Amino acid sequence: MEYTIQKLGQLAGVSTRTLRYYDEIDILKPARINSSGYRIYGEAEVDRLQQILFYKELDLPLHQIKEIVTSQSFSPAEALREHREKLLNKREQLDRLILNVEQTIAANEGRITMKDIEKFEGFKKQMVEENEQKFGKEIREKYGDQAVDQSKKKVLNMTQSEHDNATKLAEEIHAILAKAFKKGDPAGDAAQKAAELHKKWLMLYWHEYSKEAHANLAQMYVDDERFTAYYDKEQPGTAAFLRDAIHIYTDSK
Amino acid sequence: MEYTIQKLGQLAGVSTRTLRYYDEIDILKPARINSSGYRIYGEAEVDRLQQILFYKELDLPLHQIKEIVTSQSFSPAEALREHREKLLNKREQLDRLILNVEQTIAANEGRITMKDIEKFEGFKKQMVEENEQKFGKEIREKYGDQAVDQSKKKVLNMTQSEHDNATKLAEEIHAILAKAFKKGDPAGDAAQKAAELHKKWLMLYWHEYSKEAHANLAQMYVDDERFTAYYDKEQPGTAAFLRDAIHIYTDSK
DNA sequence: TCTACACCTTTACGCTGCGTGAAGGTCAAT
DNA sequence: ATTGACCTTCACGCAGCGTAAAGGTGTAGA
Repeated sequence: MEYTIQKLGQLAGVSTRTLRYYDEIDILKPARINSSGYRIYGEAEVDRLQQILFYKELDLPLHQIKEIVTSQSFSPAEALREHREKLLNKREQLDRLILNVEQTIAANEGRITMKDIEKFEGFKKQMVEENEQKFGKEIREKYGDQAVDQSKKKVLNMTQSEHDNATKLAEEIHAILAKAFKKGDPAGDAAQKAAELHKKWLMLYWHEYSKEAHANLAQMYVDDERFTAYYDKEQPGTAAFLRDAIHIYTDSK
Repeated sequence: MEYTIQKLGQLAGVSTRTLRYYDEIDILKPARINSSGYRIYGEAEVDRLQQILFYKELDLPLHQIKEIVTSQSFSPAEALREHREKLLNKREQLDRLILNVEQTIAANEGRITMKDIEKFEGFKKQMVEENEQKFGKEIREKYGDQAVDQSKKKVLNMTQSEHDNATKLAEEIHAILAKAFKKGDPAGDAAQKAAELHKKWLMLYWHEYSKEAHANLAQMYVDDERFTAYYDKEQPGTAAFLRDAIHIYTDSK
């Protein structure tokens, strides 16, 4: 059986360019050249190509494959063992690299957290806005439709059910927090339960949780008037109370 | 502080060629070009180069690094996470590759062993020949110079000292084996010592030792007349005795 | 016989990230 | 004025092909 370059290529699953290249670098020469200059391959060449592809699958460089398939005295086992060493080194290096990248990602958490806080800010605005809507349309009047739409856009990465969960959790927190506030002890069971639920709620927005970020956010609840306004709406001092509860929670864990 | 291209290169540990290349691909342009056409870099460029080298250490391709350092809106964390995925995939692939190579090595053990047996055969022939030379020149007369030279060629991959070691070991085996044979117990201490030394000797020729191959070789000592002749030279039955000792040795280990 | 179309050929640039000259200008010191 | 250490812009080379471009060949149908 004889093959033209394309037939052989289809048989072995390689491009004609590859076969011409193998011819060029003297790794696989056609059995003969016909009168029109066409490359004609025979059975022996098919076998040899199989061999080449086999070693190629093991990722050996072509010059090594060449030595193996051209010189019968060359030991393929030797070459493979050497190759194995190289691969093992490569893997070690790769492992170090992965560790490095992961550490870098972790170190950048601060920035990531900031980004997520921004996202959170958008969500918070929307909540405030929704709340305000219940009591009137001051927000829309104050900031215009654009601001409302913008804040909405920022939360649209959530699915509907995620959003529902978040809303339910937020209501639960609100209820427990109100009770705890009446008792007055931020270290008490109710307040700590509120802090824990708050963490749960937070993790719906943050991919990674850290005590520090949680504590910082709690402080933000007091510093940022929009937050304070939201939490203190029914009972003034609730924002500060929540902050204290969260700080106790994060310190105790 | 301003830097010429070489100063910056030394500062950061990269070649001037690299810096020119970074200029060319718009990843790090000099702060200005002086009247003679020299590239002059400033502090900002030093910082940027640090950044570039940092990401380069994480093995990110330059076009990605470019996006990170040129567009401030581009998220490095995002890029790193993607990069991490790629690296993990790469490692998986590498693991499969290593497994593949190892399996190939293992599967080829038969061939390797065969090849090494051939090599060993060559050595054996030479030893036989040397022995014969001591007692006459029959071999040379029987097979001609060509055969002798050919068998010599096969052993020439060994260094001189390796060869010396092998010869000494072979003599030792011979001595112990003779003693053990007189005692008559292939399971006895002396015979087992001979088997162990034989393994040692073998490992000078085989890169990988396996009990099966060792046991097979022992059988060959009985089946192949040239071997039998060599071992039985002084005391007939020694080849079979050695085989028994080796079989006991390989079975007990 | 003409024409279309699939197949073949060689030549050569492109990709990555520079290393390594070559040919020639500049700067500071001797 | 000369030397030597800088600097500049080309431009080839590396691996392993992908991808045209420009042109010859083989076969089938009208």
